[in-house]
Amino acid sequence: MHDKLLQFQQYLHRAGLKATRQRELIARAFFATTTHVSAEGLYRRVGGRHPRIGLVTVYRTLKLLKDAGLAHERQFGDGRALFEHASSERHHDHIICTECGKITEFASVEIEALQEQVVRRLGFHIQYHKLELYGRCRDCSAAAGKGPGVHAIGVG
Amino acid sequence: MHDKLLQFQQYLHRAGLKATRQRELIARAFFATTTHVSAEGLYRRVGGRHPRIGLVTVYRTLKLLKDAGLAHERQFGDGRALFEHASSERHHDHIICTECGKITEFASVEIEALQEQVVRRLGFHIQYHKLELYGRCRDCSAAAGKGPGVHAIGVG
DNA sequence: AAGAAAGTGAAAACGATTATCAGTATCGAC
DNA sequence: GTCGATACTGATAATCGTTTTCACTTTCTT
Ligand SMILES: [Mn+2]
Ligand SMILES: [Mn+2]
Ligand SMILES: [Zn+2]
Ligand SMILES: [Zn+2]
Repeated sequence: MHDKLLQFQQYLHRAGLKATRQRELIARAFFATTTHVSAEGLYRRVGGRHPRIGLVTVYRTLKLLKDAGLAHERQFGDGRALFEHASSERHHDHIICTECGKITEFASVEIEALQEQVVRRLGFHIQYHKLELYGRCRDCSAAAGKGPGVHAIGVG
Repeated sequence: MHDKLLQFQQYLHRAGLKATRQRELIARAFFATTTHVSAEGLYRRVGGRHPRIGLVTVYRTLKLLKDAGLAHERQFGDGRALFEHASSERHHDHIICTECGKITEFASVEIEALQEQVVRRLGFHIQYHKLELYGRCRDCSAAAGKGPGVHAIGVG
């Protein structure tokens, strides 16, 4: 639980940055998430806290968390970034329900291997990739044709 | 060459829309491209033409081209949309050079088949997907360590 | 305690895209 | 061809997520 916060603070120290109350609160809120969260969503989660934390500081802290290697930023289709924990998690890709917005994670070593092959064949030296599948989840498929989906659209 | 323009105009007619000079010029410029082009890039290509065509109209016409099934919109990481021809082209994915921005296309039936498997296993009903590989292209790998890349960053 | 350096948040700036709106072009009916 | 309903255009303003600016505050080392 607290080791990630510690890691973050150690990163700050190493980089000559300061461990402020705001950063701790934001980092705690981030580490407490289990899903993909937007800057705005995280902002709302820390909203009730003591110092009136600004959305700007949430953005800045999320960037620091990325720099520290503790957060990943994802760009799904809808124009806003979503963030998720990075440390100690292995690589995965995502399936997004076009109806309810639900995000499901998966990993396929076979797909990754094939990607490597393709890339090598084309003379590229791969650094990272992004694989997103879009479709209807089981729930939304079942509810198809029965009016708009039952789940919320927003994610975080 | 001209059959795509014809298809577009037929679409406009079918949809009760009008075939304006601007739309024709923009569509011609679009069909003349061979790469992935941004709205701004297409705007520059039609810029010298007779009616002072506005960027807004380029955006609107690109949307119509999509509706007509003649253009695909791609969202790579950098916040702006790129457009490419759709008609008569089969599905493909992209490798983007992180150094020079060069975009290379590829297709892998094996990868697509595996994606299908994964999705089915998770109870999703797939609609479309996005696979982007990022890395250094051959040229940029060769030039590595010899200062900034030689190619332009911009695409269109 | 004191000062250098970094951090904060309100507000403004940004960049790509979309909406508004008053004036203009298109096109089918005549 | 003319006419008129309807769609279209482009300048401008608005949006939206994110970043910058900047005057003031906090941290942290000595
Ligand atoms: Mn994830
Ligand atoms: Mn392409
Ligand atoms: Zn769903
Ligand atoms: Zn390159």
